[in-house]
Amino acid sequence: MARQRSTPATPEASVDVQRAVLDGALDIIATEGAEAVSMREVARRAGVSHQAPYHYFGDRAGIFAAISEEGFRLFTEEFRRALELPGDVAANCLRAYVSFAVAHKGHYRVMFRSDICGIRTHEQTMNAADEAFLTLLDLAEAIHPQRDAADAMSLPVALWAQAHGLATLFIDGPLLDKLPPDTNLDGLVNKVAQLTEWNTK
Amino acid sequence: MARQRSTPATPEASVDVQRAVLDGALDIIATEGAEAVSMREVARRAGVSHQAPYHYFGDRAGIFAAISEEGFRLFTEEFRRALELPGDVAANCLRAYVSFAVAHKGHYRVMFRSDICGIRTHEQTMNAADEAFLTLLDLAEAIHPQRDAADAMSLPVALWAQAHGLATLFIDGPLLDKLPPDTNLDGLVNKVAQLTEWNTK
DNA sequence: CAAACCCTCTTGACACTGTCAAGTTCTCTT
DNA sequence: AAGAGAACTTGACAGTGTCAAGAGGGTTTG
Repeated sequence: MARQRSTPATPEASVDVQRAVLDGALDIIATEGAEAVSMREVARRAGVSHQAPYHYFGDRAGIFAAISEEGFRLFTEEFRRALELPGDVAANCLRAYVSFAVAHKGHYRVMFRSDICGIRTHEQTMNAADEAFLTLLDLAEAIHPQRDAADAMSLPVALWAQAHGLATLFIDGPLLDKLPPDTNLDGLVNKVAQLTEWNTK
Repeated sequence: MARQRSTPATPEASVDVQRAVLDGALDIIATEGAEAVSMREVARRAGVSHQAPYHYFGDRAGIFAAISEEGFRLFTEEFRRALELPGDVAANCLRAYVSFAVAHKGHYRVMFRSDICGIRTHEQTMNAADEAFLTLLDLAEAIHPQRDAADAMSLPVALWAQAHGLATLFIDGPLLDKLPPDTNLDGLVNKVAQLTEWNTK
């Protein structure tokens, strides 16, 4: 009962293995952290030999790069949707950003770990990250069009910092231990959005 | 010339080893990331056997816990100083926060990695983190005294998110690749501070 | 003053890890 | 029918974290 599929080599099966490796890694990252990911453990979970993942991802870094690429693509999609929503666009996007991080903890944790995300080493990951960054510039443009070109980055950076800070504090930081256990996180995000005013005078 | 100190066992020497292990680990974390820290490599750098670090820190997690404890203590010190400074207290503290992260990259990276920081497993680390958190509440109080008790956490969380987001984007995020290479980071922090207004109506 | 004890290490061993090298088995093309 | 290539496998190696069992000095105790 070890492994029925003793004759794979079909395209469908190969996608299965690839997906299974990523899902196994994502599960480990979300529950135990990226450090706990081992090639042999994800292979074991996918029901393949310890070398099978190398065929698709090259090495351990390749798995993380694939995960963060996928993460940036998912992020771009969800963030673009929030940009189109009616109402306060800054608050909508803040909510979307934090929701993404919480819902895709495994992806998010890799995307913003410069030592493993692969942005500098894997071109496709870099491209996906670049596209995600563009959505942020779109948000800044929506909040305050036609800003000073010499100071074009301040607002995007400020927006990004707030969202990223909130997201990482929620999923990785010691913040949750500080809040009353019955805290409504969505409500807290809304309050933070309400509390913030961007000085666009 | 391998190791002169063939007869240590003096208190001073033991402090040396302990310090050397931490410094070696901090150096690796700041340059290559926490994942690259290995017990044997820090032992090698400290010029001791591969088991010596175990004597002081128990295991690998113990090293990280000691680092984040030290980090939280250093942070509390520097942040308290910023709180006393004349001028815009919010801007001063934002600057101090980001400066700390940049200057103590190794510490900061461990302090906010929930999987390795040791806050939940090492009591002394938790205590140091708690004390650091109190300084944040003091900042919120300084900006907007006597807030609504039911909503006491919104402002601290908003402040923390902004500072933490900015700091992590600077030291770990893909932000630096997005900015023009001649960007003045201090100036950017100041602009972000200027851009932000906390709605304390 | 010697015995006991502890502090600061060391050497040795184990299972486990990432990764290189070299097959093996199937499918698809020519 | 033959060859190529994709999708794996088994095997080996150095490096890793950590347990176990010391060794040698300093200090305390009988």
